[in-house]
Amino acid sequence: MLINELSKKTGISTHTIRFYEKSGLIEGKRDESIKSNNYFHYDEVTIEKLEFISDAKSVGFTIKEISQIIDAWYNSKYSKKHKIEILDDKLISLEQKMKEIKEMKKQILKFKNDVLNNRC
Amino acid sequence: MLINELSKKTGISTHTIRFYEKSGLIEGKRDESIKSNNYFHYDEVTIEKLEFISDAKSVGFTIKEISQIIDAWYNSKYSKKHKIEILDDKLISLEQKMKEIKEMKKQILKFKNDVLNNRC
DNA sequence: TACAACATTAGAGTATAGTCTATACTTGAT
DNA sequence: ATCAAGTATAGACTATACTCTAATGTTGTA
Repeated sequence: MLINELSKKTGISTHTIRFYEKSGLIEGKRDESIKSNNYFHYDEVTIEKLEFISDAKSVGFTIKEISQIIDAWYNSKYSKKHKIEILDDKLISLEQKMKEIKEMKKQILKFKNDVLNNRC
Repeated sequence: MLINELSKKTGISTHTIRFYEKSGLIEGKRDESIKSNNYFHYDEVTIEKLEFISDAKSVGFTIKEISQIIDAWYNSKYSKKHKIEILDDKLISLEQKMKEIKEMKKQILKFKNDVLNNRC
């Protein structure tokens, strides 16, 4: 599929898709049999990746981190050991985020309690 | 205390403290009895606020959101009802973040499993 | 064949959250 | 009195992650 279809299927703008492509997160392929244009073609895996990127962004991962995860999954250049290292690293960081959110929840509940009891 | 001491006690640079002050997150007071300078003085509450800002930033709250929370706590201009609304809104957003992190954890565990089983 | 709709690239512009520099004044120790 | 260290303000600069514009080429339908 071409970029417009990809955009419609994922809800991500063509601008942003091109930005992700430049950033190395996704990769379209040019059809060598067609010489008249140089349009990029995208497959189903790219849809998967874009959906993953959206989810990963909302948990606070940066483009660099997302790039690492995608490479640990889809890229054959990395050794098995290296891939597991990257993924374990991200799991640890997710545990950390979870802890911080729980603490923040406690803190805001305390604020709320203080407001309810007119202590501020 | 003056900005340098505040910086040392919180580990936040004086530049960033001034940036937070401009952004309305914290507020120093000038000592009216001293006319020779216009140095800002900070109290213990400012330390509390800066510590809260650091924590809130790491869970992904923006400066605007943090500003709202701080105002819901320390600012007397808001009605009790409004304060509770703001805090409840942030609690909901924390619950949402929590869910997203759990989903991402599952996803990465799946990736890890695929790597371990040579499925990619 | 005309032309709207889609494709590409390079590069400019925006928002957020700092981070740093320049300039100038104040304070405290020697 | 001097001078390093601290303080204030304005504004420039940076990084991240987009978002948009301009210029130009391609495709498909009337």
